[in-house]
Amino acid sequence: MVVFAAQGDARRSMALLWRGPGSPGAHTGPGPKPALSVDAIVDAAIAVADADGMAGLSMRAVGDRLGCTAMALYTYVPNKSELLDLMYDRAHAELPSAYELGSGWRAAAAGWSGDLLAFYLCHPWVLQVSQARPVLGPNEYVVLETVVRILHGTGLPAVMLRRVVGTLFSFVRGAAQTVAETRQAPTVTGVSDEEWWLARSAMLTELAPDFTERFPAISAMESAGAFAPADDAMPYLEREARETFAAGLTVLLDGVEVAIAKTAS
Amino acid sequence: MVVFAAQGDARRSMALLWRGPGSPGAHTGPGPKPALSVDAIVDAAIAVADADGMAGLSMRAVGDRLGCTAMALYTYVPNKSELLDLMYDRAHAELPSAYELGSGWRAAAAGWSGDLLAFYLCHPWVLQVSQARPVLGPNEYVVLETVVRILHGTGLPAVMLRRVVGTLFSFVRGAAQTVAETRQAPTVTGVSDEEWWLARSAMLTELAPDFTERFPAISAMESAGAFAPADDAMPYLEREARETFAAGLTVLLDGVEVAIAKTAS
DNA sequence: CCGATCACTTTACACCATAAGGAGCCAGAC
DNA sequence: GTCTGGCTCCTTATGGTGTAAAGTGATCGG
Repeated sequence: MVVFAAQGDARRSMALLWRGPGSPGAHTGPGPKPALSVDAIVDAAIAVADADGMAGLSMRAVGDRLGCTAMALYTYVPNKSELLDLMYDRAHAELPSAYELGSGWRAAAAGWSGDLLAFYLCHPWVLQVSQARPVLGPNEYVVLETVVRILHGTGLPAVMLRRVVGTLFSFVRGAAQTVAETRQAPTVTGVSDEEWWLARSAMLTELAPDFTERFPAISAMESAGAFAPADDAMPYLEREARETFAAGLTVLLDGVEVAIAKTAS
Repeated sequence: MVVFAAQGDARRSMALLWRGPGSPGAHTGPGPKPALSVDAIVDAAIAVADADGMAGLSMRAVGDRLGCTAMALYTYVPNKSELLDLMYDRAHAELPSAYELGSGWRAAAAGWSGDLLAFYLCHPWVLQVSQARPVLGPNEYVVLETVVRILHGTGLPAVMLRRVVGTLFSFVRGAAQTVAETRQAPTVTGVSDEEWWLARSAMLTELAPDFTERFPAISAMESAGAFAPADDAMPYLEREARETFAAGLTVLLDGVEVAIAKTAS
């Protein structure tokens, strides 16, 4: 019975996430005392992922950081995927959960979105964890509770509120991904992204001399100054992505206001 | 000189993408005639990725599909990362590039967004290709050209137009990711996501009996009917994600209209 | 017809997750 | 106090990955 087995797995993983019975370091039985703990492993794994990214997160690397072998971890965590779930939830505990609603929902929503973006940029690996199971652990519920509370006073009907929340998440995640990958690229290739960008442009005009005819709208936008070069310390692509985030958030929240107005009428 | 080496690599990869000199099957020299081609390899790789996802995309798998070893591919493609870039660009050729603007920019933008969503759902692996380098190949430029042309008539200033485009991409990508991962999860675990959802809910009330007190806003939203159960054939999570996309797109485009109105005044 | 040059193969290496089995420790049973 | 069974942690092994290195054989220019 595959279903029962899967449900059994689901039970254990939920117990791990919510620290239900069977997971903490009770350990009354025989055998050597555990030298590790799920918490320690999750912390170490987050440290590894923060430092070396998702690509550097291997069971060996986590074990090395804790002074044990990779296999020792499997006593505490059933497999790497479960460990990822635990990391995902634990990381979300960093997010603020209280927002001042005195200045209105919009300021709070903007603040929350900005904090979420910052969080994703602080732990970019979070963006690579599957989002299929929307919410699983207690800290993820806290995040959801926080944003729902912010939007609760808008008077939006429940279904619409849920969709607005989903849209906000989609947008922030998308923007964060762009910034995060923008940041990652130069370190990988060893070329600053300004150089990279310039080199690409030069090659483009060489490889596609008919660029202006083939892509008139892009060319028009370009000559209208849409792609102004960097003028400060921040890398070009990152600044672009950040401004897109700020402008996009304004657009999105304007749209939410329209939805609220529609509801009221 | 790392920089020059990297630029050399960049040159070759751009040449591959834009089919510049040096890449096609000219082959005038000695040696056996090439049995494969870059195009054939890219096609095979896309077929593998469509069928088995990014996880199933290995050089060996692509080689098997073409009746050769994995190493044979390295004669045509420098490495897997380049192959991914080529796949990414080639796939984007499927997207429509002409939209009727007679009914206004909004209808066209909604149609384009829907087509982009459908494209991502048809090739979910595209979402896992790094987005750091925003546009590289000719087909990606066609996609950009298409959406810029749609929004060109709105009168938005160039910089704002670029940001709106970025926001649209962020949003559609985020929504597509949710739907795609939602689809993927049940096949992996072997449990339908409705069962899965129900099992989780049951366990939640068991593991967190104080749920209502800890998460009042979520509970209120829930009891207000935000999480209505599935009533048709479509899986619950997927339907939810699709409705979030539709509603979010409306909100977003409402926000764009506000931005246009601000520009006009 | 010969030898340089290419496509392609085999082999090898380092890494990955994790299954399997073994070594040592230690609370409780006697 | 000794035994024992359960526990943690280790070593080893398996089948996967990308790709470097070297070998094989076909093909063309000379």
